[in-house]
Amino acid sequence: MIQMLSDIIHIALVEDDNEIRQTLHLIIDGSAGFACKYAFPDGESALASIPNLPVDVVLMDIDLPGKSGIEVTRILKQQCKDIDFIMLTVQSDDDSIFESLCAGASGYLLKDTNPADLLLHIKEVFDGGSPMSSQIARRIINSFRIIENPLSDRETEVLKILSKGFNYKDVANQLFLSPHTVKTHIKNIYSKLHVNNRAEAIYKAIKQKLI
Amino acid sequence: MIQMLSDIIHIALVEDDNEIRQTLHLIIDGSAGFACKYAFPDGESALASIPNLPVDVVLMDIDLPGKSGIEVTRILKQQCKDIDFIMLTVQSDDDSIFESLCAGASGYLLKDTNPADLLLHIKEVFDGGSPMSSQIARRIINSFRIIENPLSDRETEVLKILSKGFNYKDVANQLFLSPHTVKTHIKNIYSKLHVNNRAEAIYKAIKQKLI
DNA sequence: TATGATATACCTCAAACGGGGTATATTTAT
DNA sequence: ATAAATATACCCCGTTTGAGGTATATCATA
Repeated sequence: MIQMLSDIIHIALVEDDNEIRQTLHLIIDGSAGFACKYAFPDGESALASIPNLPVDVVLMDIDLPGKSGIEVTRILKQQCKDIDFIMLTVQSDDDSIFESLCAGASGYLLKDTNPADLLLHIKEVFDGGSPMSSQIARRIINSFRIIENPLSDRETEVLKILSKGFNYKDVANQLFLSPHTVKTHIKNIYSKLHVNNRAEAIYKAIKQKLI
Repeated sequence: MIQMLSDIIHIALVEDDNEIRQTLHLIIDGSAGFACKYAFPDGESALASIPNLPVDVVLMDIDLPGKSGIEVTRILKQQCKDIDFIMLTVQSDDDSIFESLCAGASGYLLKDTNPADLLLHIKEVFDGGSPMSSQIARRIINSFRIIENPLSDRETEVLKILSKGFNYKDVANQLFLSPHTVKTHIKNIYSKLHVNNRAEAIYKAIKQKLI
């Protein structure tokens, strides 16, 4: 026996800009097949409420006061695996995109998306798709293409030594390099792994069996 | 065809104190069954020479000028897997012992060990044993006994968050703690894992499946 | 009822780190 | 042959970290 699914998609908004939030609220809730009964101006209130709400899709701004939309998405997605998240933002830098997807976002749209397309994209996500503008898609492909070890041999070598607790200078001594060179390698490692510190780099590298 | 093994144990010393070094040198080299032809006052000279010498056992002081005896042992052991290392020191703190063993030492003796016993212990190491005074042995047992997770729940929680790349303040915010408290937890984590930085803590914790 | 482990919180200070650059030579690939 | 990736090296600067302390409250357990 298959459970009857509602033909209305229930949406929640998380957006700190009052005007944008209210506009989206009205547009979505006024459209046939869509219901938008919940809108939050910040991550904290969203975190407190959304787990208890009958919501299918969340539109999440990244630039929120307090916790970022990415963080909020990460936390909510852990609790609410059935909710789909669409990031709705002006930022389109690689790291924001990558982090959003890692946090559990299913779609990533720029705020200049027009309302008709936005509704279309919400439907796409609800149906299991992952809508994103073409320039975003391109960046994502570029990010994910490198699922294999993106690190060069030298970088891998450096990271292995770092993971044993050695610092810049130790690595430089062990590899007979200038500390400056080691620093450059480390910066490149962080960039390639989409992290910005040693702890996360090592964590990711081990999890992905790079070291 | 089994190769004939020399019945003389070849020993090298690394010890910065001239008196102790010369005394040991004479005692060991003057004993039947033992040859001590090499003695180094510092780690650097030992590192340069020992890999090219026919040595069975190295007696290593921990308190050396420049590289510590532990460091020297770590480097040498990587190159010379067949050489046995005995740490000979006045230090008997947990960390020195633990680190020495991790670095590849096979024995750990206090400097007040009398010459006859010392020779006995060298023979023990050569025969595959691991000599150490009883108080040292006790500490080692205490160190190794805790192969299970030595971290408290709270500490594990902190370390998990750290491994995701968050810093003190982030952890404090996520756990609703003071940053000072988080710092204390981190210091305790390092102490328990016998490391002194985040990178190695995360590496060890993952390898030991603590996080 | 102590004693140890845990969790909490604060202080200082030097060393290490991360991000922002620039630059050149070499190797790889197209 | 020329563009891209890699490896090397240097600069500045603000933030974070690690190490050294001290201190209190709680909880378990011996």
